[in-house]
Amino acid sequence: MDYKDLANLIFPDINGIEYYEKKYPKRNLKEGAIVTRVAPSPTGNVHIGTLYQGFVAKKVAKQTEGVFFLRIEDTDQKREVENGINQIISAFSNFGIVPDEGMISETEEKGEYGPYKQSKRKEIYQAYAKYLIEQGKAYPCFCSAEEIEQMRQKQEQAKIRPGYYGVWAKCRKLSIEEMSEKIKSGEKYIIRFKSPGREDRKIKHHDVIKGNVDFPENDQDIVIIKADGLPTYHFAHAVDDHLMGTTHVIRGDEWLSSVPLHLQLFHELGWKPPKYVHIAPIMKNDNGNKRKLSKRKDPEAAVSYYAEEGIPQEAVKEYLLNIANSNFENWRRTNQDKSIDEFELQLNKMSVSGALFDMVKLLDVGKNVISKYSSEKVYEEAYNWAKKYDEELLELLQNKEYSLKIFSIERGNKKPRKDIAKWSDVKNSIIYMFDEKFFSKKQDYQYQIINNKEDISKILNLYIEKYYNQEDDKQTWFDKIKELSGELGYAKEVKEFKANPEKYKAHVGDVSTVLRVALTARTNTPDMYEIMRVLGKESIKKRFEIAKN
RNA sequence: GGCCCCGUGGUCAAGCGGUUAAGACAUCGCCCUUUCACGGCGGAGACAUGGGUUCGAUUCCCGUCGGGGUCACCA
Repeated sequence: MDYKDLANLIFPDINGIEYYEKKYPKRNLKEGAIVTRVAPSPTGNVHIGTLYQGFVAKKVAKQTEGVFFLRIEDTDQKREVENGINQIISAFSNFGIVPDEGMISETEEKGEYGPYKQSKRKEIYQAYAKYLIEQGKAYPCFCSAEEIEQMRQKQEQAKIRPGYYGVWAKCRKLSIEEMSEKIKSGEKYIIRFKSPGREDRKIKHHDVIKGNVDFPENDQDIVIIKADGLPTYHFAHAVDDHLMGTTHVIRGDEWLSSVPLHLQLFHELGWKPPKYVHIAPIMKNDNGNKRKLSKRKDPEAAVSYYAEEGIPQEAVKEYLLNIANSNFENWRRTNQDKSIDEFELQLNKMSVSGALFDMVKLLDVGKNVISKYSSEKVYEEAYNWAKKYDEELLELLQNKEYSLKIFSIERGNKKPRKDIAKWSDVKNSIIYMFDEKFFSKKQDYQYQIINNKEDISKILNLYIEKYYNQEDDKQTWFDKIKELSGELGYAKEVKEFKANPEKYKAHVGDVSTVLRVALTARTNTPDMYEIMRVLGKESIKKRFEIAKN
């Protein structure tokens, strides 16, 4: 009996690897084209880090006219979540990240290198496992979970490196006959890789981001096929990325330490390994300590959070790009109106250590992004957001024409307002402009310098009866407020007032404040001239009436 | 604990042996101004630490300290 017989005994009905090698030929791409992928597990709410990786992966593929695909890593059925694949797909597509190949729904996919769902690739992995067994490079292991656990405890007590290797790799030493005996008698087993590595030897590795990293060789006989017949991550990675023609494996740097294993797997399988691009995770400050953004503890770790808050996907992408390549900010400043697609991302310029997530900065990016939008675009985005997350806002936005007027206030000029950072800010910034909302609630008028009822009434009455004219241009409009101020004994110029404070009760600015507060019940608003024009005389009049009481 | 990675202002970060150590966000002050925002100007604020190497180290080497990752039939 030899290895070949053993392989046949374990995997009797499995194809030879030639079949797959032929089925998935090398990709025909232009020189330098990069093939990347994002390979999440369908375990529920998508993590911002996964989005980050996918975004980077898609961008570099696109930059080189390569391919970006989505592979679903569902080899751990225990962790699987219903509708997990759809969640991933929509999380990406909400950010405009659409794969060239891969899963496009829970069950459908596109592309020539599939299946793109690992649970559907079982026979493929088994074919390669069989191949390794034939070569004497893998073997069945009959150790039970309990035995392995006991072994680990022994190792820990003896303070030696834990794991299944060297003298501890019991089943490795079984003869082929012993193995087949056990199999035939129905003993349970899994398949382990027979590592040719030695811990006292070093390997050199060049990571695209981390640079040169030396490791001890891997000497662990890791599991490649689990009891359920599905592969472990390591084995699936090697098989899939080889067959799918991935040139650059972009993944979180928690994988860095398994590079020796992966390289070894590629080597023993006779394949050229891909380039590895280990991205530092996005971190969070937790009581002075850094830790990875956690889905359980940090709402902002979930991609869905950004949609809920109404942070524009463009802002999130720009922020991420900022973390990825810090020269993006400079590029953005000199290329104000260009699409981020035109920015060339360089993998080797990515930071080696994890950045702390900075919501303040993200929101600042959001402000800038939104400030460049037209009022139509603001309306449309706010409307779409409100449809899902804010009924009251949606109700306001039903009046499109009027909403558009509000959004046009101080927008479209060279110095646009920047007071909306996310769509959830919109309601508060416009609600007082709607009569039905404004009048339906008792407003709290915080008058400032001029705060006596009589003075206020005088100002409001005189203004609406004598001065206000909807047709006035801005200069005339303001000149009239000055005149009104003069008429009632207030200084017409602030400077004048400051020079002779004893001569006046207050100044034109204070008068304006009275108008502003009466009009909006706020002390801070956008340009009052524009507000009045949008509101119209009737509304102004009514607002004044209420404000007087 | 072993192995690996990292350490420039509060945060993100330029920097590749000689720099007044960029820039952005945040912060403070001033200006603009009828409020706020915008914008403009300015301020404060950093090379973790100890040894080397060198004429010269933020940059190179070693130690220390600090942070992170990893050591599964999870990915």
